[in-house]
Amino acid sequence: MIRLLLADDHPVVRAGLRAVLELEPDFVVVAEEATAEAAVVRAGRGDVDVVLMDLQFGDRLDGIDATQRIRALPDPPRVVVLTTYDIEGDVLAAIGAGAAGYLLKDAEPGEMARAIRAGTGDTVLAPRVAQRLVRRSLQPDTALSARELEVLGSVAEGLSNEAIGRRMFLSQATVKSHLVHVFSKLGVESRTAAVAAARERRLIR
Amino acid sequence: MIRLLLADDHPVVRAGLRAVLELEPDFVVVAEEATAEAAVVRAGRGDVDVVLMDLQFGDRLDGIDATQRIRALPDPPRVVVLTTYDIEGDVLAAIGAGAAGYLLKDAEPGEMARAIRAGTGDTVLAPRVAQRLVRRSLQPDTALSARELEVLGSVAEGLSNEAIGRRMFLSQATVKSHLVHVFSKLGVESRTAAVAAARERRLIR
DNA sequence: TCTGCGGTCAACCTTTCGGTTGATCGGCAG
DNA sequence: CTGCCGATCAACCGAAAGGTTGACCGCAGA
Repeated sequence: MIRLLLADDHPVVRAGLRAVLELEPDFVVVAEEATAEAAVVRAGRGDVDVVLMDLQFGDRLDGIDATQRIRALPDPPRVVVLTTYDIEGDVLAAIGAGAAGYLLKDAEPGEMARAIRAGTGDTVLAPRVAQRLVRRSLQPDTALSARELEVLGSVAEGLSNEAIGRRMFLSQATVKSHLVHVFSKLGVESRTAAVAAARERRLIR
Repeated sequence: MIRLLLADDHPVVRAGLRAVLELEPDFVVVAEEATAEAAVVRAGRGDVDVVLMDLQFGDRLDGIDATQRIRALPDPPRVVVLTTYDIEGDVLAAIGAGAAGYLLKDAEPGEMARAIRAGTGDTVLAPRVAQRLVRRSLQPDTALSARELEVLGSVAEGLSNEAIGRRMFLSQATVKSHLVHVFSKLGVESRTAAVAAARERRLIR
């Protein structure tokens, strides 16, 4: 019998998870929490095997932090992250925080149940998430360097090349140089298009 | 008895909606659909009073279009939009498409039920959504016009002024004119900064 | 009726951005 | 050791974007 804790700020999602997961004979939902803070506390009571953790509570990304704190508990439950978006940065952060799996909310119930059961050893990624990570690691030519991503992030905040240069202690020439590479890798020809493309490819939020 | 159609691409959300709504004695869920297209077809069968319509199917915003097409049916059901974000552009688009209400997924079940029942006359907005709209309408100097929002949306997609002009059948002069007003209202001085500011204020996605 | 405002467009000018070439430097793999 | 690559910067040019002024239309409200 696998004892589950649901951590999500949406009542509808909690009800849906409970409904689909309790169809599995070996699953039992022992608690629901609507905040990351409450989920950490509840997970510490020791009667939970797996926490299903949303990443976004309200408009904050508290799920990563909560995952980290749950994994720091003595004899901690496993944490399976269950979120809407397969943002590359979020996946890496979740794994770094000690998550045992990364599922997407649009998954079929059967797939979810399988991932929750399987997550004893290695990290379990939703097929779509894993596929994207693998595909990108096979295409180093289109992968942005850390520096390029950093510049692009500042562009997405609306900064000018000159302002980015000041922030990063670079000349405008260097900023432009990075951006030209970014444009080429993303197949676009303007900063706004680069931001749109990067967001679509879930390189930035 | 109010007959409901659930249109959402997430199995978990559909199960959750069914679970919380069927607690109401006068509600009955007659169908669930996972695509906007299927929802339009199903709504045409004439045995549905209210469609609960998500805006995002996969990564597309098909919900607006589906709402419009459902409202164009003979003797159409009411459509209540049920989505995760209170993006101002989405709210206006939904109302423009003929939605009878705009609810947020993090709403309490009771509030949802009330809004679904009430939506016979005027449009019903979730309290948080309505509050934001009212607050903004009290500040007419910072409110973007529909046309300005439209242009800004194209900017966020990465289009150039010339491309926006072609798309909207305008001259670049007009596009620039709209953008200058947008910059002034948002307090920024570049298109990328305008996109960033508008996203932060939830004017666009 | 007149006024104001949103929407449309034109002409003009300045600044920024995009694109190219070329160069230096440091680290790392072969 | 040598070559490659990422990061850094400079100078230059054309194109796009930003900013201003001014104009016209239509419509809703004073």
